[in-house]
Amino acid sequence: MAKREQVEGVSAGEISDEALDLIATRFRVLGEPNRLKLIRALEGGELSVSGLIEATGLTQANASRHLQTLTQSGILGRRRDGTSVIYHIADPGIFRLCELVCGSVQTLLARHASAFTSN
Amino acid sequence: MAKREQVEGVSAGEISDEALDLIATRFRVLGEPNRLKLIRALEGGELSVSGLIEATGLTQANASRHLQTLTQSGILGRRRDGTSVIYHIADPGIFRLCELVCGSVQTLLARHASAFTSN
DNA sequence: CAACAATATGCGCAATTGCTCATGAAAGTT
DNA sequence: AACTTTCATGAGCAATTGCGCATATTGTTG
Repeated sequence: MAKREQVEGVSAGEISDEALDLIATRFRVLGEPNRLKLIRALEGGELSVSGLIEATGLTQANASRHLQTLTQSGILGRRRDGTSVIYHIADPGIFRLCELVCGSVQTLLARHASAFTSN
Repeated sequence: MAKREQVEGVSAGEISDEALDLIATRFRVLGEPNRLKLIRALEGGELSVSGLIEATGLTQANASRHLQTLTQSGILGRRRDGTSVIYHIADPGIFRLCELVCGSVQTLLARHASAFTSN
C-alpha cells in the first residue's frame, strides 16, 4: 500500500471527491495510445475485432483487452454478429473531448516551437 | 520491454500516431485524482504550494511532484513570489474538458442506475 | 554568513498497467 | 459430433507510477 493522505481540509468544491475519482478514471482510460487508436479506427463506423486488429496493427489479445476496458467505461458498445463481435462508439462525446485535447496540445506545441524560433 | 506491436496497417486517419501519443499523454496526466484535486483547488484562483497542500490535504512532496507533472504538460503555470511558488491554471480549456467528462460520467452513472431500478 | 522557510528531488517500495503466450469459450460449418 | 473461426481470458513479466522519507535547493531575514 502506498496511499496515505490526510483526509482533512477538503471543503470548497463543486465536485465531490468520488466524482473526481470517476472523472480521473475516465481520463485514464483515454490516456492510452492504443486505446485512442481503436477509437480512431471506429470513427468511420462500427468494426469487428478482426477489423480493428487490421486497422490498428494491435495483437488480438491486446486489442481485446483494450476493447474490454473501453466498453466497461461506456465509451464503446458491442454487438454480436455470428462468431464476430462488432464494436461501435457508444459515447460520441469522446469526439469533442479529443478535439479539445487536440487544441490544447497544438497550442502547447506552438508555444514550445516559438521557444526555438523567437526569443 | 513489453511493447511490440505491428507497425503495419495504419493508414486512414486524420490524426497521426505521434499526435495520438501526445493526446494520450495529456489524458493520462488528467487521469489522476490528486492532480484533479489540485486543479480544482486552483479554480478559484492562484495558490502557493502550501496553500494547495492545505486545500487538498496532499503531502508536500507528493503535491510538488504532481504540480511538476501538471506544469510540464502545460496545464498549470508557475510564478515565484519570495520563497513560495504560486501556481495557476495556464490552460483554461481544462475546464471545458472536465465539464464534458462530467457529463459523460453522469450519463454513464444514470445508465447504471437505471439498470437497478427499471430493467 | 548563519538560520530559517518554502519548495523540489533522489531513493526505494508497493501497486498498477500493458504486453505476450497459451488456452478457453462461443458460434458457424461440414 | 468434430472442426474452424473469432473473440475473451488466465498467467506471468517488465515497465510505469504514485507514494513517503529524507535531503537538497532556493530565497529571505537577522
